[in-house]
Amino acid sequence: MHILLERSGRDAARLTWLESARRDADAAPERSRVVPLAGLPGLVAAEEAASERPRWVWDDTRAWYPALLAAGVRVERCVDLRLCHAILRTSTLTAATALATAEPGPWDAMEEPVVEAAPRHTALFDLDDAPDDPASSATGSAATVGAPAGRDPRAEFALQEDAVAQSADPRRLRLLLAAESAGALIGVELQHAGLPYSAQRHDELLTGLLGPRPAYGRPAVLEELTRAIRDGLDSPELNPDSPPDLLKALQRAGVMATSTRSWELRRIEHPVIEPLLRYKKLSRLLTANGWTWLDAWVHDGRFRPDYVPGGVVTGRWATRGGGALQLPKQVRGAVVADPGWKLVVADAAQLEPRVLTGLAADQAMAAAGRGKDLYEGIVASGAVDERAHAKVAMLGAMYGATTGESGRLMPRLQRAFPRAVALVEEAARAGERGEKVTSRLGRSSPLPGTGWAAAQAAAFAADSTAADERRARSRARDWGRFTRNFVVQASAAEWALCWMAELRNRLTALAPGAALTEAPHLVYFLHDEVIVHTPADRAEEVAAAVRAAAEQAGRLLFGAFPVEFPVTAAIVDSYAEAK
DNA sequence: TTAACGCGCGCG
DNA sequence: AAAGCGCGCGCGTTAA
Repeated sequence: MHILLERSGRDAARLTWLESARRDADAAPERSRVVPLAGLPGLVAAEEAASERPRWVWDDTRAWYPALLAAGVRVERCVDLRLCHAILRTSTLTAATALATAEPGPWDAMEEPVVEAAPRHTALFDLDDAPDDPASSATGSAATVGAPAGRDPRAEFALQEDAVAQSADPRRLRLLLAAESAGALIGVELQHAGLPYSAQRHDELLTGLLGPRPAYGRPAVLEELTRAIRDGLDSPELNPDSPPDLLKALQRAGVMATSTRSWELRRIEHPVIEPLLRYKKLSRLLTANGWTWLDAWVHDGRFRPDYVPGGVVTGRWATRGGGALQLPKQVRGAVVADPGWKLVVADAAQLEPRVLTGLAADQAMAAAGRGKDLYEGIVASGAVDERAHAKVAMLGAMYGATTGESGRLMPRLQRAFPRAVALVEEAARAGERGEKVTSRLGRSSPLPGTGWAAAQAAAFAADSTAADERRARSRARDWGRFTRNFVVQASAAEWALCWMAELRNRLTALAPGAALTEAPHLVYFLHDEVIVHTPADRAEEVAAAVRAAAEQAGRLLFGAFPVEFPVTAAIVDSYAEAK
């Protein structure tokens, strides 16, 4: 059963019970009901308590779900029309459908509304964003909440259902849309719950490394290092934060660096290098995750980043503000479970090469990854002679490395695993021709921009120069590396979505009816890694659920093909304790 | 004064 | 060792 949820005027919502996706002219009229927004959570909760939970159809999970969660109401399933539209619009599997061939419309231009972190999200629904409020649509900021003129969710849902039904592979697309929508729910739930985070530990950590928080200026340790750098380079005024100035000072002192990148400086022998590298490391910590970051992002013992599901072309998530996907290893000791609770930190081992194994149905590579570390398995197969080589060769194959050690190892990898290598090579060739490539479940890459096509055209023109042709070839190869990686990264993102959605269901089943944050719940997601916050006595069950969900995700994507997806699941008090 | 851009580095 | 994919962010610099 689907229930469509849309705004009705300024402070009400309309629920429509959908008997079928299509709306036939001769069918009975659909039952619908208008309720004030204030009464919506109660109504949704009542539907969720029914024996058959509905699938809520709405324009945008980020516009509806935060307020429901704030009112203590969880939703099991939904259709996020905005996210699903984006997939169906560009997928090669739906290319011939009405949805994909239509002129660009209001569903193509939607931006994600900004979701305020839960504790400060006081209003149940943001009335200022009501569709008939001309002021809000004029600003263009968060005016996409609700259903602005031109966006008809009922019609869009029918169009999407048609597109899936007429697609080249309805089963896979249906799975992808369900997973994407589940991801949208999870993203909001992650922000609602927040990552357990000790501001005190973070402060202690900073103080230990940088010195006490200064009222203004650099902390003591950075101040000392600045002095050491200035002395070492005989440049008393130097600002070490200015790369051009730093580079000039280095060269004046006889250090022949061509940039100020750490990895380049590391190879140079000079007394100033050691304090300089230490300065860079600590300065990065201060600016990215220092006290300012702590004040802005950690409240009431929780770090609540704004997750953006589907925020990356490949289907990976992005975050907005807080840099949640770049939480440095340095500060992970501040991620600590509540008293009596544990963190289950789970990580899918060598996810991308295993996904490639499934995509290519490469039996040899599946065998290499069975029951052990995939890279060790590649060594055991005799293709290369040490783990580091196996890893660098695999990464090179998936990223398109041509030079260096990785490039040199490619032929050996190709001999041992011809199917896997052929799959990424074919994806690269397609990109070089300017074609789309498509993930396991049906997400397709964008087409290259107009500049790309212009460059190719210039190379084929009658009066083309050698430079034109070089440029075109280079652009073509660049795009080929993107599409090569796209098939793997996008499919891995799908695996991760399925894993998380399965895990979410299993966690809910561990404590039926419990409020989100009173039972085991997801608190963090990082591409191939999740953290569950759980009462200590349920931690073993959670770890088992994490593993079972991974197995299930593998079956959902690759059916009976015997590629394994082992996950490590560490039960710890602090994130830093996990590997 | 603000906006756009490049650099450098954190994560996968 | 530092190439080959995808990001976000803060800073300094430069253009407008």
